[in-house]
Amino acid sequence: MEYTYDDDLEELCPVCGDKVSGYHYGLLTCESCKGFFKRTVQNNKRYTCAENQECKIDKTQRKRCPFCRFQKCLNVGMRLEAVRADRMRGGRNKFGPMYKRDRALKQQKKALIRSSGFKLESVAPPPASPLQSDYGFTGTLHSLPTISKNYEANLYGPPSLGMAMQSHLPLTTQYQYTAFPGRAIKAECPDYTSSPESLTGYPYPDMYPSASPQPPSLPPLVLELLRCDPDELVVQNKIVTHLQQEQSGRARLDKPSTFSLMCRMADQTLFSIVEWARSCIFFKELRVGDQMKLLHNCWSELLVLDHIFRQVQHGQEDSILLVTGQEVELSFVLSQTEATLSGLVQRGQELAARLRALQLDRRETACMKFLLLFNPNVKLLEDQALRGGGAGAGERCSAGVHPVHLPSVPGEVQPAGGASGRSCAASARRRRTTCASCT
DNA sequence: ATAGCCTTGAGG
DNA sequence: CCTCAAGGCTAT
Repeated sequence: MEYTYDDDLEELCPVCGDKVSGYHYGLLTCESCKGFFKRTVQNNKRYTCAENQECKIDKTQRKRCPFCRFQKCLNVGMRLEAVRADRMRGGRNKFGPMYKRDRALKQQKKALIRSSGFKLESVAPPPASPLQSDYGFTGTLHSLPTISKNYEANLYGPPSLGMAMQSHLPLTTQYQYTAFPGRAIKAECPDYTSSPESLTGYPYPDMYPSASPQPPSLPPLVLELLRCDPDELVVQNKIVTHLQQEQSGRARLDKPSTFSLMCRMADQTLFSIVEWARSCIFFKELRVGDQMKLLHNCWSELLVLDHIFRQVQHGQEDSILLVTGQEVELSFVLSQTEATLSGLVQRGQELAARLRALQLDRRETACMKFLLLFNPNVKLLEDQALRGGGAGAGERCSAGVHPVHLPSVPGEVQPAGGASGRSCAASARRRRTTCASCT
């Protein structure tokens, strides 16, 4: 078992697991992957994979398949636009503030863990060094046997199972997403929501035909949905913090059962879902009564989707990633639960595996959440104007480029170039909402 | 081609 | 000034 108590530079490269040498092209990576990414982009290299385009990339094998290595670079969030087209040296780029925020966030997390993480355990003081930390105690009856390498994943007890030293893509890359709301969702969709100039004027429009075809532009509504979608790490932080505070408010020996812990996690996840809904386009314009009705109808489905999508991102079929960042072995979960729940958990894993095979991504999940929220089967909504009729759908803002869609009418999906020329201000007044792109 | 080390230079 | 992420250089 290996623990990295992340002092910034002790972190591992999300691409190959080598030692990180600093921020490069959007995130902390090692020197070699930095160089590799630079060479690839600068020299417009095209690679092919001799296998199945799913080669494992680690420190020892990273040279074997440049195709998969570059794919992974893009997947973890390395930014093409950080490679300078003019090759100017030195100075700073637009990512500077983002790196700073990320450092601050990491620092904050560390402080948080130091200040409260260890209070949960009466036995272990903060370790002097990673390898000296004592995780040998086993007195925590209710600890989850997590297998995450993340420090904060051990809030409620020591990990007791071996861990796979695979790169932990969702966790190690999420942090940058706050700064890049339109992060690399799929390799072929590097940045949908950043400023248009980051897409245009950049000399790599048709670089990677097999791996990264130029994407069609996303409808404004989808962009808006992505914008509303909370950053996973922020949610994770919030929930972890809450659970820690809750726990530190209890008697030292009063440890919650695993089941009760999971329930509290679900509670907090639900809070974050409600928070998301309340900030969601259209939804936030609704009367509270209608909001309640819609949420009442879909909260459990949203919880399930949240869980499933996390597993899709997690990418491990034999373990489950919790909202807190903890990774729990599937076998443990199944051994601890009775048949019905075990069955549900397994069904969830199967579904996640299928969606993974379909390469379900964040955009699609954001759309699904939205569709679940605005279930047209919810009856007796008060606000019929926002409930929508077919006629006004697809109106455009005055710029003529932002179709405004309402989600609640089945079969209403409009092509991006709708015919109506009504201004978004007018439609906004009528609907008591605004054009997503104009806001 | 790779990867470790070097140089550069805007911004703090 | 210093920092540190860019690009450059070069032995392997």
